Amino acid sequence: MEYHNTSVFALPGGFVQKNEHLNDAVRRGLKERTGLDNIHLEQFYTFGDADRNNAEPMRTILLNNGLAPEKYAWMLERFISVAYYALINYKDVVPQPDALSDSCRWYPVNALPPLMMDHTRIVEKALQTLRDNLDRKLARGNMLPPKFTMKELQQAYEAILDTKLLRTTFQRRMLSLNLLERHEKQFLGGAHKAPYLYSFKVEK
Amino acid sequence: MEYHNTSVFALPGGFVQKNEHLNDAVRRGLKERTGLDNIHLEQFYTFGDADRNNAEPMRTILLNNGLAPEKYAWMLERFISVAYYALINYKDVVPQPDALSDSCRWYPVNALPPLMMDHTRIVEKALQTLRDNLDRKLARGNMLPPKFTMKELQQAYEAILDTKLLRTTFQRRMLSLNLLERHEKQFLGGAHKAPYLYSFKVEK
DNA sequence: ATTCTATTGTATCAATTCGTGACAATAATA
DNA sequence: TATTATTGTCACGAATTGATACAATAGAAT
Repeated sequence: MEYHNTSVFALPGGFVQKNEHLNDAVRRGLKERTGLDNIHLEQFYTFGDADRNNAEPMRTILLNNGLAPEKYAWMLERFISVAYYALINYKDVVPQPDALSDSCRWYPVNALPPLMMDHTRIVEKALQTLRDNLDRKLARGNMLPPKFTMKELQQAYEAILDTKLLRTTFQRRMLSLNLLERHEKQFLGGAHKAPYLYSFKVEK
Repeated sequence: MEYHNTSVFALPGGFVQKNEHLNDAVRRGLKERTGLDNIHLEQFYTFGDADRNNAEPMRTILLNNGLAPEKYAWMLERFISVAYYALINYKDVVPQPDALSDSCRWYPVNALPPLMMDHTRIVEKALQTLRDNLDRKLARGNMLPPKFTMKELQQAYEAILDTKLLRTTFQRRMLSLNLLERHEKQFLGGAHKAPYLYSFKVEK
């Protein structure tokens, strides 16, 4: 997200209301920004350094939006951020900017603009968390369509882990994990054998 | 911890001051309760359901401590808990109760008293987190002395995972992980071959 | 000193898993 | 009908793991 009339970029976020479930607040934010509902959100870390909030950028943002910093003093105070990620297919979503921002859009994780505060560290921590024990996490994510081919699954792994994987070994491993259900074949490729479709089994 | 004149048990915790680093607040709490310093603390989850705070037990605690609930209204409000665990040897520590509590002591994890709020769930989540990728975590913990035998290491694993492990396989696996440094033998056992002492290599 | 006993460090071997290459079975196209 | 690219699976050696065996102790008991 880029704030109005600034070149300050930030991860989308929001505040938790006084009597709101933390998880509800996160779902609310996701819904407002993306329209998405019923997405598995994974909480990965809570960032609470006292000096991570710098009042200056926030004051600039308020001023550039015609808001008096005195009236919104609470926004300049120190706050703690509980961070979540979700796995979705970015092609399914056009994120919407909020009242304070010009744009809200997708960036490749290796080509992020400079982010305010400790938001770059937040992205790093998210990636690191995601890469541990990916097997179980992809199943809960919404990155793949309900039914997908083995190749699509492998590409998801490769994108997240940023490595190439061996086709046969990958296939064998995935099948042996016993997480996948095999369905009908998918006939819409090219001049070659049609792949099976798979889905994740429902959680036990 | 058991609060004065109640039979309300809780995990030890505290509040983060307005301009205090979150991690500092946790270290402060640990220090007050145990005297321990320089302990690796692992943040594992942030609990933020709006209904997890029940004002009643808190009011009772205040009343039984001769404190007027009106004066401490903020303690009755909803709050969010960022939870941490540490791996230490409980024999090294006699925990100290705070002003509000009668006792603060160790309980076997499978024989906990009934805990207030969602504290039982917090314990479960801590255990679950700890059990994932234990290898790297034990090295950062303070559960074992600086030098320990292979048997002690295995007992630590077995205690945490709550399973029996095969001695020879365990030893081979530990050595192949390349995390241990071998030192002199420990001569103070019984009528049998003396075991080597090991320590964790310093982090790369 | 000598024998005995329990524990420890390795070796061994089978069972299992993994990396790698090969190959037959397709779908669409030419 | 031949061609082409991709897919599912097999096959085989390499590496890892489970399980058993055994020699090397350190101290205690004779």
